[in-house]
Amino acid sequence: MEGEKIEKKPYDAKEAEPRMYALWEESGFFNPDNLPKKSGKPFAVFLPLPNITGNLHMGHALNAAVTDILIRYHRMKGFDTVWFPGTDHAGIAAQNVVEKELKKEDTTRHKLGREAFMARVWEWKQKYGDIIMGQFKTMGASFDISRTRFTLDPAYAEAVADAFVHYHKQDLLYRAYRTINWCTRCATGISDLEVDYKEEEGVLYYLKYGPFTVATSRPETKFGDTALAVNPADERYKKYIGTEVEITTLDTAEEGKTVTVRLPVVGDEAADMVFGTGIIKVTPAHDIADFEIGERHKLPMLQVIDARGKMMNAGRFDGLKASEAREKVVAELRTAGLVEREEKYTRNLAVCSRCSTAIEPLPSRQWFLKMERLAKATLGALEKGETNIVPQNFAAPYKAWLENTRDWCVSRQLWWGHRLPVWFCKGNPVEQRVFGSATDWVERNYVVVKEKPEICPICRQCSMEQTEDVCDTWFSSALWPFAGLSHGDIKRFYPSQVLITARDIINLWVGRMVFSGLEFMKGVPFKDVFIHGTVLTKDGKRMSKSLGTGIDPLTLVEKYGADATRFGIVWQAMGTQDIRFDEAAVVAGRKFANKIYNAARFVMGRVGTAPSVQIDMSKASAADVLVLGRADETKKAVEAHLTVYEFGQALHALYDFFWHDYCDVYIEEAKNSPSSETDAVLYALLIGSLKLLHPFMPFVTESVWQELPNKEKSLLMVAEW
RNA sequence: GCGCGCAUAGCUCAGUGGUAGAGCGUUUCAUUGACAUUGAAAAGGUCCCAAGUUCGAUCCUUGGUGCGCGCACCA
Repeated sequence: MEGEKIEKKPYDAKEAEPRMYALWEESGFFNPDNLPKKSGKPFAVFLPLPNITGNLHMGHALNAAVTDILIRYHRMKGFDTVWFPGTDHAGIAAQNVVEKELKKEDTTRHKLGREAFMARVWEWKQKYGDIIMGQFKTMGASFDISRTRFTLDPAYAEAVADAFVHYHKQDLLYRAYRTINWCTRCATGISDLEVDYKEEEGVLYYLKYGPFTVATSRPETKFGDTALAVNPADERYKKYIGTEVEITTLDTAEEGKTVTVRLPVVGDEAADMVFGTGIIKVTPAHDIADFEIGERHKLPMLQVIDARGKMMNAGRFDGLKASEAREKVVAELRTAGLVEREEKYTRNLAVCSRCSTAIEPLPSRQWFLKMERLAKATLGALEKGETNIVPQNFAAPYKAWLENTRDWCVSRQLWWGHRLPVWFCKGNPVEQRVFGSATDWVERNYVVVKEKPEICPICRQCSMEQTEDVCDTWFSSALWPFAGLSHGDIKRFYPSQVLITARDIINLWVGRMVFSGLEFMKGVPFKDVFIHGTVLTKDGKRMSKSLGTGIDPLTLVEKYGADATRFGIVWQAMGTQDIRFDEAAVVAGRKFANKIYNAARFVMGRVGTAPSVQIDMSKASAADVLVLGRADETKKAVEAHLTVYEFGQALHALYDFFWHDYCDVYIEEAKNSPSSETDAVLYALLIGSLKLLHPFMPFVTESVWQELPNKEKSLLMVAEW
């Protein structure tokens, strides 16, 4: 009311935010089925499955903020909008976390047993699954909680089993005995993409191998050598190809003695003429490249390191850890005069991406998904523009991976995950020999079917036994855009419009979702892939818990409010650039929220209880025309920026307009221009600004909207854009 | 080794083939007026270096330097 003093107070985010979220949830509008009018135009986004292993970090906060902007924007534009939330059981990662807990209690999963251990992981899941979803809500995420899925839900698990059986029927999935990446700590095989490399100072030993000298960093594997390889074009060694050479090596039975063994020499392109001496000792059982040489030349595999990383088949070295064996072997080789020289060098040590333990390549029976056809289809979708990667420069590495990828090892020797739908015959099993690989191996008879067969179709009498192996987590998360969804939702919302994610899982997850979608849904799962930046510390370091450089977004919410936190992140999210996160931007966000709140209070006080938004342009002043023009430009700029995922740019445009054009200039002038025309412009622009700002700062805008004297609809969240 | 990104104010970053911008910080002024979580103003920049294209380059090209990242079976 005129003359009445407006109470002096700053915006209280802490009070308003939970209240607004409750209002939204009560409305049910996060669920597109409840929207007042349905347009038939879908807009769907799938939340990139957060792991149940921890709390929200800045990467999640950025992802949630930009996704929520798009979701709210499209909802206001009248799309049938849905954001699918959910969590990932995160097989190896979750199992590790719980194992760490057990270690504190001085026990292990083996002591607990499978059942009890699984119960513990489920307990963990209940707790952290809820926590992480709650944290997304705190950030204002307007996802449809009624559509929450978890990758181990029964319906989801069924889809995983279906996929496995399907691939097997299609002859894309096979079991093989191969040298794979094995983590001795996690006690499971892992895929190529789960291997990290870290530089390590090592020694390159030049060992005497009969007439040759061979460079190796792993002398302890020499007992597993089954050949030597040279490049077929190498003039130095060409003449040896196809012959056998005599090698003097350590006797594994008696210390101080040497024995002579014979090794064939093969010609293989893998031998680099300029590295070392140009000769490779081929150990197919303990090196993946060597395994491949072995495949090409039908070499036998001789395993000398077991699944715990200890020596085997190596006589008196048996039971030693590989690293201990190395020292011992080198010492003895020196004594025997079999070491020509030693060279320091840095090598890329393969480590488990989950626990950083050195990978031990080992021969193991695993399930593999043939990648050739699937990768080709994925490349096709990329080339035809069915999937569009933003920014484009991430398409090149994605392509390179698809063009070169090996078959995917999808089985894991874990407990936490989807058991494979593989059933072994146990009564009177007929063993079969499997040929066609480097080694012949004995395989139990099995069938691949979703449900346990009533009676074994092989021996016709046993009750079958399910494999202990589980699926790679990424095999199940690859099905995320459709697994466990209702037919109705698939029909309406597949494919989704955009996948918003970080660059580190482009191959691990995005590529695999695309080929899964192509295989099972006959179409890509999303049209655009937007790769947002990585949130770094202010001095450009990676945020990491262990380094203590992480910032908890919830601490920021606590201090400044969720709107301010969203503002702070998005303010710095320029295009797809990495963000050196500066808390000052969150402070600016809090100030901006306060500005919105106070400008609104001023305008409401000024325009009274029955404001008009009718603007008669013929009576408009120069100031009116100017500010209305700027408003229009701003709206267009926001829309243009959002269509190309330029969130920071959009927010900067809004900030400039609202603070400077609307508040500093127009409102200040309006104080000297008490006309009803000005009132109409003031009020119309307030309404308009709240709408434009809502996707970015949903809480403060909604709470102001709730105070408007003549709000047209109950919620700003579903107001017309 | 191959590839990608970045380099602009004290800090974090926008931006443009022609006088260089924001947020935060700094300095000065303004106070019972929506907001001091404010307003007005100011200081502060060899736009990494070099060459080239151009009437004109911070922007385009090439080379270099520095930082970050991805990929790779170098035994």
